[in-house]
Amino acid sequence: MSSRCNLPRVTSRPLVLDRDEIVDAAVALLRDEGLDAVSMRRLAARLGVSPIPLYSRVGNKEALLDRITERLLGHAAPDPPPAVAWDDYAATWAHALRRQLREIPDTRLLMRTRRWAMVESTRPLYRVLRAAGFDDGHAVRACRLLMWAAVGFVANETGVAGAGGGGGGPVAGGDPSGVDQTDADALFDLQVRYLVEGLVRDQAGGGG
Amino acid sequence: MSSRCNLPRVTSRPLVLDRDEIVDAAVALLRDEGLDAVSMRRLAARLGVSPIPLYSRVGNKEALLDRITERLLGHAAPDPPPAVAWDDYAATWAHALRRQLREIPDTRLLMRTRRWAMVESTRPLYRVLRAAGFDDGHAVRACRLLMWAAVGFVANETGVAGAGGGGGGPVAGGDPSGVDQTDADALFDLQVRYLVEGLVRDQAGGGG
DNA sequence: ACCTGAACACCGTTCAAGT
DNA sequence: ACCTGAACACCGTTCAAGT
Repeated sequence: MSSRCNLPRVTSRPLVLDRDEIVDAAVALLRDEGLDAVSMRRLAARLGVSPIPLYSRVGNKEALLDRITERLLGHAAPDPPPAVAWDDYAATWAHALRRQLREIPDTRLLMRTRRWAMVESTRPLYRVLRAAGFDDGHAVRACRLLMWAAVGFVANETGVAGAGGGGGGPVAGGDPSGVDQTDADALFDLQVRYLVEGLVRDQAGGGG
Repeated sequence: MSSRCNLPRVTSRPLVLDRDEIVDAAVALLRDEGLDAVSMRRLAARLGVSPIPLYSRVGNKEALLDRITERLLGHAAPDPPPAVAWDDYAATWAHALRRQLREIPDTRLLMRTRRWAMVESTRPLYRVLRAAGFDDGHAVRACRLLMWAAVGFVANETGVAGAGGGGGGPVAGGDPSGVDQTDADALFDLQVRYLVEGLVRDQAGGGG
């Protein structure tokens, strides 16, 4: 900005490693070898450095996992449409959110999705609802309802990534009718429809 | 069973430590010091033994966590009522499930709740629905809907147990309206009502 | 048979150096 | 300033002993 020199500076930065590259590598490691393989040491080795730079760039393993989740969710909010019925858009938004959440390769990462992801990806829905006449409180409520439903649904439909087995003793029961892809899709669609229909009725009934 | 000797056997068992006691101690450790403190070594130390007996009794850390979750959920299915309207019972059941899930001290444990917890605690609801005229498919669907909604909701309303901080960089946003207890209760109630109302309408509309 | 000490192969994190 | 080797205090898990 304030530099007037346009000659290429030969800064010889000590490392060609900024935070985004670290998170990139972490996501790659996650995809390649699973969440349990994502350790500070392994990530450092993969980047050809000691663990120290990771700590100075991202702070912490906890922070690293937050950045990974952030990256996987993407800032890509579903999409701001020109003029749709709010209830149609609500359903579309919920399905888009589910699609996005399913990209996360390990359910455990979903658990660090709550607050800030809410704020970020909820915005277009919030705006549509406000434009449709919802007051702030009801719009926030509707966003939470749909957001939490999607997170809960994905958390439950996705298999546990951690190795598996379960070991120990007899696990009882047997849930013979496994939920396949089609079942899950239909069930999510049903859930969203129920919620949106409820919102429609409440809005018609007075609140809004 | 087949032994005819009723004299007290002086078996001198090598250890007074069965699997339930181990899980008891693990739950206590979890409550006292949090999930991150639940390690095989620490648990063994707390029990005054080497880690080996834990491995022979519960098999694995993964298995230990499953047993802990199992214990915390309890087999206590909400309650089988004499004669209620199925929709009232469905709401009651969902609230009871939420109450039970909230007892789990760490959200991460919720993620190992899915399949078998489903089978176990869903049964009374399933029976009531069948008695009310739902066929198997619709009853299972309704159970899943409410179960998943509850899990998702609790996963989101409960704070992350892991230390916190989040470290790293600026986390953007700010979600000014924090969800307090009353908000969460009202929101869950709303969600359950929407879902149950949806089920009611679908049943009336033909399916059942 | 069932326990223990000791070990293996890892962790997250931080130190005193090095350049 | 920013990196590294080395260390600290842990892990999960399993081994060859012990009784």
